[in-house]
Amino acid sequence: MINPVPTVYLVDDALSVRKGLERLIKSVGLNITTFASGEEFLRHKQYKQPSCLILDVCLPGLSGMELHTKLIQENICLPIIFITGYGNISMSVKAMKNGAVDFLQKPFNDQEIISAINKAIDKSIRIQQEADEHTKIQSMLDILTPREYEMLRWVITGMLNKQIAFELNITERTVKAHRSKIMKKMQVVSIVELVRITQKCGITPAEK
Amino acid sequence: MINPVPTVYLVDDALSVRKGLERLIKSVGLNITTFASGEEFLRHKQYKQPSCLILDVCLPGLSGMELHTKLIQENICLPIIFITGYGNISMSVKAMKNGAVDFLQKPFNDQEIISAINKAIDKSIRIQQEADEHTKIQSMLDILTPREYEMLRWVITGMLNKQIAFELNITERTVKAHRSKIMKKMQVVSIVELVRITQKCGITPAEK
DNA sequence: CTGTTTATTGAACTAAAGTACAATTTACAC
DNA sequence: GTGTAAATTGTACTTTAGTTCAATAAACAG
Repeated sequence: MINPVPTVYLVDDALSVRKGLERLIKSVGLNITTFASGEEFLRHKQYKQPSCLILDVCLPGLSGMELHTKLIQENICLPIIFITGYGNISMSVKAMKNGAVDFLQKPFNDQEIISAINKAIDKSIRIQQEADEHTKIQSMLDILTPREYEMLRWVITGMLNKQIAFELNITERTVKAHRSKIMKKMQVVSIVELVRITQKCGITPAEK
Repeated sequence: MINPVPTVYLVDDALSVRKGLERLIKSVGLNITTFASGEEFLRHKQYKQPSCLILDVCLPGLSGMELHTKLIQENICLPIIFITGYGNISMSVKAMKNGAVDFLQKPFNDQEIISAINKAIDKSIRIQQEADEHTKIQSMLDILTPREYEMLRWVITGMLNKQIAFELNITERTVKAHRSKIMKKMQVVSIVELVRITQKCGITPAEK
């Protein structure tokens, strides 16, 4: 599907908050799924994209902050907006340090939360695009043999084939053979493209 | 000088705070320069590197937040730690969104502020290193003629010389001539290095 | 007007990269 | 053992990049 409608996940134990935000968020044309606890949200497991999470700090059981930490540990990149009735500064600072998009105190006005949601959704889209690209590159890297991967790291040093051959004590012909396979497997036609995609995946050039 | 002692700048209108932090910061071997107001700090103008700024939110005249905004506008990248006696959540969130390293409430213990300072100084060092590199690359870019700069953007597309020549309706020979000058002026010997340094300065490949 | 810089191009050349035929050896799975 | 994948190498070739001699034309400064 092209440009799916963004989804807002909301975790808050107060029914009134869930109902109020549900109405507001639907009114601006977004999907919303609500949960009464962190545990309930974690059971859900299916996160649509793009999406974001509005999270009450004070929850019975798993707290909002704990849930945030858990999502970070499990590498689930879901932009988070905290909302709270009884928050304090150190809590908000901690949340922001952990990468929260915003931290709002109840009661907040519609403008504030909508603005935060838009920012969070934008972030979600960017993260997703980057993840997609990363996945695509990784799938090509995965079909490289260990030797080819090593050779890739030599190729992106910018050294001449003969220099690489000397470093590895093999012939220039062999370097060329590997290089050719690497270019095919990585689906690029120029060394420039190869450098670009390796940069994106944090592949470092080999060192003597 | 190699590895100069980091400097902590402190802006707080309370003499007791200035004295207390001065003693603490000196005790861990760092330099400290104190100011009683934002205006006084701005008059100083000479920021040593690496350094960071501890800033009281509530100041007579220019507030801490306003000073932060001013520094951002003037592109002065000084990692900031806010301290405050009477802060609120929205203030702390705003500060963190603006890139503050930390936001501490008085009274804070020595451990907290020292930890924040260390983080800020680390950030300062990283920023400085990146800025140095950026400056060095920029000085080489500056000696490129407009045409050479344009040609550079074509070269880093990864296209063949003949293709670039066709795009610009010039001969392959001319592309080679420019390319050669570009490599000399940019002080690189391989296209790989050229791609790397242009990436660092956000130079985008040309488009048809 | 004159000198300089810049952009352009040419011819001939060297060097490097890449390709199209291969073959050999090793390791490993079934 | 046999087949397969991987790593290595060879020869000969084409293509591309880069260099070394240039020269020409336009723009611009003093």
